[in-house]
Amino acid sequence: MSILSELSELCGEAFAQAGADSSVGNVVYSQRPDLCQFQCNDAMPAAKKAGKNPRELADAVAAILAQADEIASVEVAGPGFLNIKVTPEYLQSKIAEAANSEAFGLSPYGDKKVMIDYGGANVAKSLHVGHLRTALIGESLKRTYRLAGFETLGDVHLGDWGLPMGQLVAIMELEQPEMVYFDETYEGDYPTESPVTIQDLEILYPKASSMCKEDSQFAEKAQLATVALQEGRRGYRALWQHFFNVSAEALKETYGSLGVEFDLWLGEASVADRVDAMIKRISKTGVSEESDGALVVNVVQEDDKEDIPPLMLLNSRGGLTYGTTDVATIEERVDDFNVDKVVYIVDNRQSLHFEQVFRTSRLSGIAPDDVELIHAANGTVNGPDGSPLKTRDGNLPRLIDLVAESGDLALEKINEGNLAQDFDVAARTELAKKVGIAALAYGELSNHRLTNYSFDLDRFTNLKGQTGPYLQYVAVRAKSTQAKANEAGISAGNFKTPCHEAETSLILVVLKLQEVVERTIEQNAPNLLAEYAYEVASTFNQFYDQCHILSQESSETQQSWLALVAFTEEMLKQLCFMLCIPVPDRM
RNA sequence: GCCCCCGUAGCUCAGUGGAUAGAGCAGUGGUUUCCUAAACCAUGUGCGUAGGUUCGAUUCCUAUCGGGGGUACCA
Repeated sequence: MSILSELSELCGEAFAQAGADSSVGNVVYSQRPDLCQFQCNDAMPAAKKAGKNPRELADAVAAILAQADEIASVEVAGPGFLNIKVTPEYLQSKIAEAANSEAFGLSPYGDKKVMIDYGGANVAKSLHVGHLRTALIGESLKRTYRLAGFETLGDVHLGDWGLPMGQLVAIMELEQPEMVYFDETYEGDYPTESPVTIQDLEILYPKASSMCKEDSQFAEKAQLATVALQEGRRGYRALWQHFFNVSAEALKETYGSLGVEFDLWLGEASVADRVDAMIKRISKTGVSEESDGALVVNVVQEDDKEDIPPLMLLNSRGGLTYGTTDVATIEERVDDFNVDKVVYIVDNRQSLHFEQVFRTSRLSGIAPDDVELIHAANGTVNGPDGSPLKTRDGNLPRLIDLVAESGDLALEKINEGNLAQDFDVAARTELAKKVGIAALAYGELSNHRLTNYSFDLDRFTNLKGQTGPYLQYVAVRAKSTQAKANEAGISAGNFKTPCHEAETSLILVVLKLQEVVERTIEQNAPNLLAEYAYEVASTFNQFYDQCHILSQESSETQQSWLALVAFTEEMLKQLCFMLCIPVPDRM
């Protein structure tokens, strides 16, 4: 059990004995480390409720609590704050317990299954800076849920259906009408070789898209091609499959450069075959209706402040909208994947869309009440001037270029600082790549996901301060500390009672993991994890600075400290992993 | 018009209804016979504004100002 749970239990009993409600007594980490290690603020509200004097109640609780073996001291301060310090022996037992257990002593969440939808990538388009956010936040959350004991599934959920696909088909038909894919009388197999490369698609897509805006006749063709594709015209489907394959290959490479891997490469098209049945299912429940030639679901609720528009299942041409496929995807996730929770890592601008989709899923019974649907919205990535980040030519920077740029900049700074001098050129370049990824990952994940943060590679690649490279440095330092000690014939042993202030601080910090992971999951906010990783790293550095192992006289203390170093290193590596930061062997 | 998100130190950002609101950067000063100085230590007139709820509000509610976004046949 986590230290806070144990202390809260003790404190709750003390409140009960003092005649208050036993439901109070919640103990939290101290906000005043100068005064205490833990605090309980419940005396004030409990006294209010019971009509007692808060200080008197706090005094009574303190007197009882002080009897417990775990507690070193309890002081009452201010209007009734309970300031608690625990005994070194208790800390010793808790750190030993955590070190000897699986997953740092975390209590698992049971057998819940969560799906993280964090791709947002589209067929025929390369990833840009905005995808950096969803990729890193999603990957980070997936890894965190996994550590906490959830069964996790990460789905890239490609934008591979709908009008853009029709536009691509239409432009190819316009430019190369002789292709076999456009011959409606053709009944044989289609070529296995793709007629287009990803480079072709990246040129064709914007071309088709702008043609639709300028040429209404072509736009009409694209609409019709979209419907034909969705209705299953063979040649179109075969062509589409090539679009999908070449795109997925390119996307895997880019995501891979960040260490991001998906369990599922599904997309909007994956549910195409179940949409008809789903629409019938919704119609049967009576929540859908016809409106202006379209089939819609009215999702307005009584307590709405705004006029929320209905979700459109079918547009007036009989085409699907992305609302339809998103509802069908929920049906698939609930019925086929049996998920308990779906977390969407998608831009905040989609929040109305998800409100419509979630409401439709609830109204139609597609998503039962016990399945959680969460839109973990994220803000935009801005440039240094505060407006959305753009390249000089006005486009969004490509993700693959940013990764390369970050590595180059890291290399530059490593060279400037005369660091890693014993590395040969190739090894230093390899190191710089990892430093560059760490810089990007921490630069992204240290912001709250809703923040419209300012993207500044120069700041992210800073080798000093609260950055990804700092975390790598500390993890590597913890590792080499053990190696040096081992060389000197000292190895990790049993934890003894902490004897140094910096040691006590480090133990207190590493024991926070449970609460941090819980809060990260509750809020789907990896920045909490990022902040904690820095706290662990900087507290370790203070310990490293003040508790010199090799020159320590007591060999028991040496062994205990080394055990703490080993535990901290493991945790730092895990935290880095959850923050998508690769840890080099040395640096 | 209506709805959503954001306003915190010179800059970039954290912050769980609690005490004296924190980090990093930038600036200044200090620390190395010692496990990686990519480190450590010291150094601060700041919660957009006005009300309300509360024993207690940066946090919750209302209004208002400023910035961003959304508002059925794109995704």
